[in-house]
Amino acid sequence: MVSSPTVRDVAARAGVSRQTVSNVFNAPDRVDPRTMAKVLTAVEALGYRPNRSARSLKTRSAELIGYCVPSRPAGPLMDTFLHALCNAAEAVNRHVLLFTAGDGDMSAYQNLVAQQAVDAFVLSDAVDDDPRHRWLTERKIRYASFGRTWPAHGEQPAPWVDVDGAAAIHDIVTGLVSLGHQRIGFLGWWHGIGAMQDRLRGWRAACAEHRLPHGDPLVVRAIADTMADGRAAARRLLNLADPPTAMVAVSDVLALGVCQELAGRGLVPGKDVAVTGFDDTMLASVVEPGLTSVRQPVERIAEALVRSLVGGDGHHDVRVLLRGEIVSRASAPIPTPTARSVT
Amino acid sequence: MVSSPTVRDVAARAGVSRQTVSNVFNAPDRVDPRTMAKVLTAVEALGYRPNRSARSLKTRSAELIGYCVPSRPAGPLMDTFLHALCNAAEAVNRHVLLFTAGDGDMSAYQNLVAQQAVDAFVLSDAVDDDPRHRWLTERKIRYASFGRTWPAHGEQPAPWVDVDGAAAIHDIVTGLVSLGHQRIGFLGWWHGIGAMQDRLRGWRAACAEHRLPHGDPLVVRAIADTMADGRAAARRLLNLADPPTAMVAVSDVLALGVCQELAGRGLVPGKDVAVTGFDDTMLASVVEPGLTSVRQPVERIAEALVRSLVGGDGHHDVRVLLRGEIVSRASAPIPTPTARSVT
DNA sequence: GAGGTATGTTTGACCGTTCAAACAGGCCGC
DNA sequence: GCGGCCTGTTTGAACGGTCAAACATACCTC
Repeated sequence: MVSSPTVRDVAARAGVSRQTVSNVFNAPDRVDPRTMAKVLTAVEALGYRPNRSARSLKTRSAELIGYCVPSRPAGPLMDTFLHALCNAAEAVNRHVLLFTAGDGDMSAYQNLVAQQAVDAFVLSDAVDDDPRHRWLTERKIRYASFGRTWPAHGEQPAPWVDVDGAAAIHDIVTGLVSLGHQRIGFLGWWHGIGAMQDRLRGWRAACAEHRLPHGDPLVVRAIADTMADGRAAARRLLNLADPPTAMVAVSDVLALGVCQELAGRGLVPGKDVAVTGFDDTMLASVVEPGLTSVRQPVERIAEALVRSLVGGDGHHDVRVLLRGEIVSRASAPIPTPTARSVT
Repeated sequence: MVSSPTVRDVAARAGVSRQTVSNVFNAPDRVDPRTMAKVLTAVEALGYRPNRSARSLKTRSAELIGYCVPSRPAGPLMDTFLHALCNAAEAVNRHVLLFTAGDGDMSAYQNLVAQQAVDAFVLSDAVDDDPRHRWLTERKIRYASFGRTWPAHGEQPAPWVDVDGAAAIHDIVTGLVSLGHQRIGFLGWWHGIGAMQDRLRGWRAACAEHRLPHGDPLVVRAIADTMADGRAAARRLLNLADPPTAMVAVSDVLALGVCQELAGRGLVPGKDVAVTGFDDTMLASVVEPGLTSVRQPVERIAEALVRSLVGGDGHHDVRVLLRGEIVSRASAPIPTPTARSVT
């Protein structure tokens, strides 16, 4: 691996000064077209690329965005999100730096900032009253979060990008109504991760709007996000005196549990009882007969996150709510209301 | 965000010179214990951390390892692998830089090297006669690969770490035999990704060893890695004149297809017909009644990869074969031969 | 033709660290 | 008491860029 050419090598070859070469990359409008051409051919010939460390040192920006890879559950859409995040970052000449951190331990964040190894962070899997948000905000460190943090008390300064779960579930309910359903159950989780509350709100609003029942017996909560708990929850709904004909689950895994319980009773999802999930994970496309779910627009999310981070330090206070896309499959063949997305 | 302290600030506070502070971090044995103590308290008081760009610039090493996040399928164990990779990297004071690249397009790799943004690459999802390996080898760029590349002709210089698929499948077959199975089918993919051939080899060897049939009719191949194709393949096996009582699938998804076909015929996996998968994805634990699968030891893999990259540029030619761990579940309750792992 | 402005290009200094070489002093042997 | 060696510590000089200001030209205006 021979040593790479430097800005001086290029300058010498093109018969200009160092700075002009630098300008070609950083202020192309300030350089004469003919000079530009000369420099570019020299760049091409030598295969020159500005040294990243040197540039970072002088400009005091690492051009890296830190992302802490979640340790435990690792939501199933993480890999597609990471891909989207990389793409978005590269579109603005940045890269993603991965790191790990113990639960609630911010020292890794601290180190990266102190070393000036990253310019900003992207968070995901925000939980209620997320301590990371507070920590970063207090220190005025740049970040953006995929997912709102739902504060315990009082509004919190929080730059976030999120999917409008309430609206997505609202649309699903409306779709189910158009299929003729009159009793629609909701399967949530026990402890209100904010996202769940949000989706529940969508269900309530839509049911109310269509004058459908939306009282307690139609809402069941799973302890954990597992098929077994989903199945148990479905059992409770199906055992009601007047059981629902459709079930809206807060995750694909829960929905799969529902399908299992239906199969156990000789019922067919989408025919006898409609079922929907959330996140459009591999599970949704893989299961028979295909599970209607909500796809999060990861590309747009990633773009919005990155955009909010690179914007010349103006508005630290971005709030972007995007619309999820309903992926209709046989488990609930609802008409898709041409998914739009709102910025 | 106030400007971070530099080596000079620490030096001034501790009453020593810049270089001594530097030595505390880079050559602790060359500094007097009492001086060391003074410097460390100053470091502590100021929260000093060496600036990464400056260090990289001088030492000509970015301390970053590049990993190209796969665009299309994104194998289901990628997220756990990434986590393990980060951990392993951080253990030696390195970090992982993520990037994307079009299929077969090496320009992203080229840029990162030219910019000196990374010191080395980690590859995954190696395919037969992988072009990335050749490209990197030709340019003497450091890398290590998760997964062997199976050369088209002739041995290839390839630093890899891999799981011994042949041995894992061999163990599974032996376990099935101990459960009394005498006819064991194999579900592979059509085009021999090397890993598949490897596993098939394990099946053949084990069957031969136990004097079981291992001829063509017992081997079926799916076009794609989908449940539908798995189901179709299972159908072919079950329709044989003398159908197998156990089926070894090359992936969890295919195995799930098998389960589906069994359910369709009123058969119970693990009771009427044994089924096993590979990779121990979420699918395996989520499906009823639980799918026996092979867990890849991602932590060890990641450690081995990183270790091979940071070793003071000695042996570029690492080959590490690790043993997979059989996770026994109800679909094939085979006795687990206390999973050992070999380095 | 002097002064002002716009356009391109160049020069010196500096970003924060580490390397290489110089330096100071204590201890040894002769 | 002088040269050699060992242990710590310090000083200058990079590493490869970019910023800020100086420097040329040319073009315009009065």
